[in-house]
Formats: sequence, structure tokens, C-alpha cells
Amino acid sequence: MTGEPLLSGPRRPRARRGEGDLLRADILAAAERLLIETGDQGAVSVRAIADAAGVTPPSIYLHFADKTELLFAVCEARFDDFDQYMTEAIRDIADPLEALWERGRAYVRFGTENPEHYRILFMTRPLPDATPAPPDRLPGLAAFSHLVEDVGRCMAAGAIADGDAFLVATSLWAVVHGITSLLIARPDFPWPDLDRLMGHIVDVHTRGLSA
Amino acid sequence: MTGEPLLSGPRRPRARRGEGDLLRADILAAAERLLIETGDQGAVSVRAIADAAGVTPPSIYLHFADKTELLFAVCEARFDDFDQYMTEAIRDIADPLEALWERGRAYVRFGTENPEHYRILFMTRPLPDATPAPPDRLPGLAAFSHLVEDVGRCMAAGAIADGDAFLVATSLWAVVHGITSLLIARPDFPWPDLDRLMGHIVDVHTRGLSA
DNA sequence: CCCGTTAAGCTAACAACGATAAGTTAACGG
DNA sequence: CCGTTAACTTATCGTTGTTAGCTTAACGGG
Repeated sequence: MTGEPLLSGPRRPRARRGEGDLLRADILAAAERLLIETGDQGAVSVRAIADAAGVTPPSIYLHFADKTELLFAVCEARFDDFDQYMTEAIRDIADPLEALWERGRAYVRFGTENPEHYRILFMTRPLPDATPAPPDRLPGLAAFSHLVEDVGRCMAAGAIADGDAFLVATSLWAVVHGITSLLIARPDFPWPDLDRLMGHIVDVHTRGLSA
Repeated sequence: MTGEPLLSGPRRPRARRGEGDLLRADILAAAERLLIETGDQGAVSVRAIADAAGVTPPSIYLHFADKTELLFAVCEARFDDFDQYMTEAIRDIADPLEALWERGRAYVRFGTENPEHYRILFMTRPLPDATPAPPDRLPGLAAFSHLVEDVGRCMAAGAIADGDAFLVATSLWAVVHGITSLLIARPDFPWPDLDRLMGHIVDVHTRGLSA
């Protein structure tokens, strides 16, 4: 009378004592894989993640409070990549203004190449958390700070007009996020060539922000 | 042995023959109300909508193929309001450039005041529809066309440099959408004063787009 | 006036989901 | 070898979107 097996795939061997956190990493990896494969946050179920990790669903909850926290953790890990990706993209660019623009281009590139991660990070409702703003846990803060620093460098070099670097960075963020999220959310729109669009935006801001 | 009633509220009287579409309107109204009340697309269930309309859940499917289509219909109706709201906001503004900026401000205002509608319209995955791009059914196309027209007027008046009005409009859309969607998705971010931010963006674009 | 047709809506149920309570198994220290 | 407990499992709950199939009431025709 035993029904169909609860675990369709191979069962994961039990971890040794004290090594329970190994499962956590496996769950994260499985969830990330499914997230990328399906490209749909809603299509990735806790059961599917558990199955892919060779484990039953309740085991997920030994490591994550709920599904939201799990998906968030997946993307939080990607945030480091995100920041690093942009930093890397501008490593060899001496001119601070060109670095700033290239950072923006890298932002859009990363977002469009990881649309589901980007969606969870920047396009979904924030967790109704008890702690509304633990300011340093705001994921992506590091990346934003680097943007502010880049803007500051441009101001110091006289490449753009002096002013509130935070304000300028925020509006630049809004621009690149606007492009990225619209490309993800409305791919059917008759988009102009992306390079041309980015080029135009860079031109406008180069002139608009000039000293 | 009849369990709890399937309909908690008052039951809706049956429509007369040929007037079945009356229910459709009631469902849309109920869904819209719940969407605004809860402020959460996921919290609005088909059962809750049906109950609010005084009807059982399957009756929903006499008028909408699935939940997505229903919520989409709710918002599509709001799109006309959206376009009208912006048009109204700039009705008495003679200067085309100032009208353009005020259209942008109205855009952000409408979005932040109707965050759940905005979310469904511009921040969710498009329906995996068979018809990928029936270009005129693209909701919001009217509003976008009006933006393109405004840009064209600015060019004709010499308020901004001549060029591709569609390209300029697209990038302006990206900017206002960026602000709006980030305000909705990440309210915990230490946002600068919105008027100041919009003012800065207007300044940058006024200079960046000038002839 | 009744009666067949059919629009309008219901009851019952399904499969899948996120989540929890409570039991079981296996690794380790003593 | 045994008790403890970390590491899982089984079984189940309530809810969700959705469908199949039955019932009821409004209407047109005789």
C-alpha cells in the first residue's frame, strides 16, 4: 500500500553530524538551477527543489523559514556576482566618465542575461519583514555604493558637474533599471536596438550632467 | 450534512437571459476593489473575488479563461484612466517642454498611487500568449503614442534637438518607469525627496536634449 | 399556459501548492 | 553498547486554480 515514492530522483545520503549545512548549499544550487531552467519564479516549487536536491520537502524548512527566504537567498548570492561583474567590466577603463557609462551598460547586460534573478531582486514585492530597513542588509547596497563612488570620481575629475553624488547615482540607477526591467517585463514592445538606445541615453546624460 | 456555505456573502441574483455579461462587470469591479484593498496580487484569490461578487468560483471561468486574464482585464481598464490622467495633467500647459516633463511627473504619480495596477501592467511576466505581439493590443500603446507625440511637438518647437522621437520617447519612458517601479519594489531604499529627484532628472534631460 | 431549450450558475472534486506536527534513523561521545 | 540529538522522513492540513457535470430559471413557440 505504499503509494508512489515521495522522492522520484536518487535519495541524497544523510549528512554527517555537524555537516547539516551541506544540504543548505545543495538546496540553493538546486533552486538556482531550476530558477534558471524554468525562468519562472512561480514555476519553481518547494517540492521540485527538494526533489532536485534528493530530499523531501520538509527538509527545506530546516534551512529556510519559507520559500521566499529561499529564493531570496539564491539571489542574494547572485548579488555579489552582480557587483563583481560590473566592477570587472570597468577595471581597465581609466576615464571615470567612460567607466560610469560602462558600468551602466554592464548593469543592463547582467540583468537581461539573468532575468529571473533580476526579477526577484528588483521587481518583486519586498518581504513583509518585521525589520523594515536594516540598512546594510539591503541587498545590492554594495553595488549601489560603488556607483556613488564612480559618480563622485567623475565629479572630482570635472567630468560631470559638482553636486549631490547620491542624487545623481539614484537617478542613474533609475535609468538603467528602467531599461532592464522593461526589457524583461515587456519583451513584445518594439524595442529599438539596445546599443543605440544606450548610446542615446549616454549622450543625453553626458550633456545633461556636464560641468 | 451540508457543510459551511460556499457563499459567505449575499448571493447574487441570476442575470436575465442575454445579460450574462453583467456578471463580467461585477467580477471586474470586485477584483479591482480587492486588488486595491489588499494591495497584493497574490492575496487576491479567485474564491475571494467570486465571493465578493456574490457568486461561486467556477462562474468566474464563464467570463475569463483564467486568473491571469481576469487580473489583466482589471488593469487594462485602468490603462485608459492612466492615459487620460496624464493627458488631463498637461491640458493647460502651453509650453511643450514643460508639458513633457509634467507628463512624466503624472506618470510617476499615477504609478505610485496605484502600485498594484502598475505592478501587473509593467512589472509582471507577460502572459505566455500564443499571439506574441498583436501590436495594437499592447496595452498602454495609446499612452506611449501620446508621449511620442509630445516629444515630436518639442522637436518641432525647437525645445529639444531634432532626432528620432520614438527613440527619445522610449528612453524617457525607461526613466519614469525606472523611478516608479523602484519606488514600488524597494520602498526601503533611502529615497531622496521625490520632487527633488524628479527636478534633477528634468534638469539633466532639459540640458541633455536641448537643441 | 405549459414545455422544450439553453443560458446562467451551482456542487463536487481534482491535483498541486506551501507549510507543519510528529515520528524515525543514523552518527557520534562517553 | 547506549543515550543523545542532528538529520531527515511520513503523513497531513488548509488553500489554491481549475474542470467536469449537474441544476435551475428565463425565455420563445405551440
